[in-house]
Amino acid sequence: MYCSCESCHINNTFFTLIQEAGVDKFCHSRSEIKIPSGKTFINQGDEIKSFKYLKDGLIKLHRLDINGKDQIIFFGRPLDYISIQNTFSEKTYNYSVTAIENSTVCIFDINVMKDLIQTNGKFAIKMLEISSMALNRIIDNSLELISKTMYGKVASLLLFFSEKVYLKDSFDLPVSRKEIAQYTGLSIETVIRVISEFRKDGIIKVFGKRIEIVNKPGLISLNEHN
Amino acid sequence: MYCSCESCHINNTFFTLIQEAGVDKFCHSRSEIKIPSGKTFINQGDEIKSFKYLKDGLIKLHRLDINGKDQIIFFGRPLDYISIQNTFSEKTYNYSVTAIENSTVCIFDINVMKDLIQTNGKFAIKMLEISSMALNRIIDNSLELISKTMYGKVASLLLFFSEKVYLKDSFDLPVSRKEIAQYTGLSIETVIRVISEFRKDGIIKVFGKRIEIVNKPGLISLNEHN
DNA sequence: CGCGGCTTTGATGTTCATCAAGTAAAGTGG
DNA sequence: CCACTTTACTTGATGAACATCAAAGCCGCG
Repeated sequence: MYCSCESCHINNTFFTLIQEAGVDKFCHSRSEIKIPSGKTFINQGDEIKSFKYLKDGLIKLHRLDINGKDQIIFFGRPLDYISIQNTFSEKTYNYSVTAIENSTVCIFDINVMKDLIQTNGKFAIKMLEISSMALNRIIDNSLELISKTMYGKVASLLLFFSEKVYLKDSFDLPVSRKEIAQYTGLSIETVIRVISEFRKDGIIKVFGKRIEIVNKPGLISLNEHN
Repeated sequence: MYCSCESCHINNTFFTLIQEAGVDKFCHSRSEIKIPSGKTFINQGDEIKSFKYLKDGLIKLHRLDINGKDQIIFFGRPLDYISIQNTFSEKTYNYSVTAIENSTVCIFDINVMKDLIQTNGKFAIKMLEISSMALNRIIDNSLELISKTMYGKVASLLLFFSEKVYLKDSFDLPVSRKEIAQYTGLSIETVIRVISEFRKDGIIKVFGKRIEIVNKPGLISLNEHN
């Protein structure tokens, strides 16, 4: 199996910290899979056997709540460490992961990973940094969603896709109205009405899945003050 | 400075993983402070110079949002690692920490801590476990607060104090109605009305700060289905 | 073609925030 | 110690934010 790590844009994070012998072992335990959009590749309850990160694409982490309703925890972009949440504290996943765009996932043997953390101090610190950042992001999301109105919640997610995922003002929304509802905690109808209001107010243009942000300052203002 | 680590109930977590030479260095960098209830001992924006954990007492992590409103992130119990969130990813705290009961905080030099992580593999894994658990807890809280009605939110917090903090059905509420509002995202008046309804419905008894859970199954049911 | 899922809109009712006003409790200065 | 201010708590009235129910159009798919 050829190790194509050099071509991976996550090089900086991982491989600058691993020296000769380590790289061999690490690369040998590595594999890569393509996940088509819509496919759930980790199921809530699955045993954790590997450490995964998203090389390319877009995913959602989601979970069934006590009443059987599916809730979206967050959307993962490239460089997000899909497994970080409980790779080190649980034996099974307590959430599912589904691709919402065609994605590429890198997979490492969990024991090789743990071994590396134990023997490479800098690598261990790096992993803690990554874990801390994930925690910060969840906290930000959580406080944001609890304090905002429906306008702020939807504005926030549109800005996330525009500024953090596609880096454009015009993009195809990778999620359904239902998924926006599952993420924001709003009802589907409310999400539709908000999007519709944004459209009527000239904040955005909508053509099915296609979103074009026309008045970005307006959207940012809605995000910050609603 | 005498190292009284043996008497600390967190021994298991930390010191079983550190061998001779390490303990000396670690203990030498350790200190302990008493924090009176109500005192803010970490301010949003402060430089992170040490690693702290709560030995005894009760604290709240909180943050000012963009509009100047104080939001409570979570309540920390003994053994919670106050600093975990961003000790390893940020230079300054992005939240404040305030004691809501008389508390004892253990303080370690951050560099000694990082050194220990780099040189002691098992310790590094342990820290990652702790970080993962913190992340899981925040995710649980977040999903809970976004999907519940006012009844479920307040019920959930009452049960937290009863089952996770005081281990009794009768206890003095360590937070004001305002703080419950800041944590749940509800208005103060709504919090009061919910507590008042619980009282009228015979779920709890209220004498000022004193709460007595009378109908626990009822409260649990409210927590799960509202 | 017809079925199921996604989307949209309207009508209606519930959940919740805001405003106003008042009481209790707790600190502050004389 | 008492008057004084401030802060916490409480209740009611009102309106805004949001969910739910119902109905209909759209679209992909077997």
